[in-house]
Amino acid sequence: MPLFKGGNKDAIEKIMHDYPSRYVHYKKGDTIAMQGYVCRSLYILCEGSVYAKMISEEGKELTLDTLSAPDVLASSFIFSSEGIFPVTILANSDCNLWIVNKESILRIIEADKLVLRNYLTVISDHSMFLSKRLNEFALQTLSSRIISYIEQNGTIQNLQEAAFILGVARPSLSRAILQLVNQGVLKKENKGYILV
Amino acid sequence: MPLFKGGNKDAIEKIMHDYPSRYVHYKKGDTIAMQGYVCRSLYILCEGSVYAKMISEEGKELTLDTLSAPDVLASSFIFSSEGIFPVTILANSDCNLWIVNKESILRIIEADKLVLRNYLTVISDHSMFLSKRLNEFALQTLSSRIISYIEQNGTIQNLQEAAFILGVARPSLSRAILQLVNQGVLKKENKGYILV
DNA sequence: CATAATCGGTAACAAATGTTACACAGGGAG
DNA sequence: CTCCCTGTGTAACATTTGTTACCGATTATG
Repeated sequence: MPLFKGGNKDAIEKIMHDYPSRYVHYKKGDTIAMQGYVCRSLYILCEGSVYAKMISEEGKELTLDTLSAPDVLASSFIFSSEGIFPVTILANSDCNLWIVNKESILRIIEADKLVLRNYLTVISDHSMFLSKRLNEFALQTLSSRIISYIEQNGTIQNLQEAAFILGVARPSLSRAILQLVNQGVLKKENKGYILV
Repeated sequence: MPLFKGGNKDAIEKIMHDYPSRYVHYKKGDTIAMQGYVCRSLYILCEGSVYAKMISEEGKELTLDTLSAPDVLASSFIFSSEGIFPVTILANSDCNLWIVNKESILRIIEADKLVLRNYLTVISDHSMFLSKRLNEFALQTLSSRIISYIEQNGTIQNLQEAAFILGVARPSLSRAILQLVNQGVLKKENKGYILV
């Protein structure tokens, strides 16, 4: 678990025992947290993978991110002034989460300087991730976003899923990919597309 | 200064004296930090106001945010794994900044639990801000974004500036505003537009 | 094997936004 | 006052993306 890397194991376990926390199992497709609801705990993903989805008032939706164990969810939601989930978190597979009260996390990072540094890195990387996504959506063309996507994932295998992540309609994505193939930027390989 | 609110003044001042930091003046229009460059320090805005601008590879740009003293800049950039400015920061007016080394900030938040909590709130609120902006760009129509803008600022006075913040071309903004006025959602008042 | 379900390709059209260009109004500087 | 600068309104057209619909391929399922 990167968050606790280098931390004092005994001290962390003691705090975990002294303060409320729970270990929860979710089945594939379950809703782990709902956009708009209060966030009081840190969600430590121990097994499985989840994805975060954002929905607008008009009902349009976007898959923000997919996270796999070991990772930490809601690190920046619990300490924000509002304390509200800006996304809905869904189980991508069966998974196990350790749900830890905000106060417990505070005790741990107050007590352990290494965990504090790790936590600051986790929360800051989350900000940087959002900055990059914002850059993509606000400033880049669909073609650029497709290329970024493939650079990150190596390939586009599932067009529908990618369309959700890229925030466009599937036929629009299909059309844009066709153009990139014609331009010689992408090529088809097996069931997916890769950079030439 | 919200960051140090409730903190132990003497302890903070001692650390500030013991560790490197500098107090810098910038003139209106000066570049305070450049997108893509390494970020090693926290920028505490003591006087004046600044704005953060994001530029894509194609040269398209977007004004992300305007911040006024007292506030903190780059709170989440210094602790990220990359440690790179995702935006360019420019002086919106003459301003004074206190530039504090990353290590100094770490000492302070390690030493003072209240400042630690404040810092977590600052950094988390920045994440939430980015989430909202992302929601706007990825999911909302221009009309919705215009209304959000007016709800936040009370009015649109400067169409050019607003076009940069909303990430659209000025004539597009002008046209969209005209439609909202015709729909009875907005009305002209003095030099600007407000919600009806 | 037959069938249904899912996914991808594509076409036609609609809607939104960008681009370019030009005219006009107001304010400041000479 | 006149000139220049900045910001605005707006029109015409180009480009991008959304929407809807239909077809074909593959795969799971009985």
